[in-house]
Amino acid sequence: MKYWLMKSEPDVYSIDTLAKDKTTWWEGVRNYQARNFMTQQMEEGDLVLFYHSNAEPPGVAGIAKVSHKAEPDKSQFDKKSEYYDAKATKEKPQWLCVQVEFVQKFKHLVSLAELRENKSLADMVVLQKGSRLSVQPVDKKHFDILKKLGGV
DNA sequence: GCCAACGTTGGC
DNA sequence: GCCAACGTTGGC
Repeated sequence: MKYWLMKSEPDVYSIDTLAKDKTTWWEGVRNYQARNFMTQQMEEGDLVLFYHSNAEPPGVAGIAKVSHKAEPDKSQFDKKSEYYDAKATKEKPQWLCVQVEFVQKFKHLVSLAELRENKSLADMVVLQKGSRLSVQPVDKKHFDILKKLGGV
């Protein structure tokens, strides 16, 4: 089993929305590196740190898990969607995404500032300078520390 | 709202 | 294939 961090803007889709929905397809990723993690490495059962970006404060809000392997992202075919991609066809989809399922919300949101304060987390991708990747791998040791910091 | 860092596009 | 211009991300 592997561990991941996935970013979402809570104004658009928050951990609370996922708690209500139970599951969601992670549509809208339009970055090849992020897509490749989803298509090539993510497996059902992998655990995900749900990260709130562009938030006050930004940070890890809870845990989700991969509940279905990557399938074509429907939003690429939807002309009305901001994620529409004219180059994509049903025969040759450009974008795929996994389905994730709510696991738990942290008792305490672990803010980006807290992550930076914790020296043992310094290697996390999300803390690297200029890191914008919205789907990224996480070490098990870092995942375990995050659970403790989150109070679960 | 600003802007640094990064990814993508397109001219050559 | 290089790289300047442009668009986006995301913290602050």
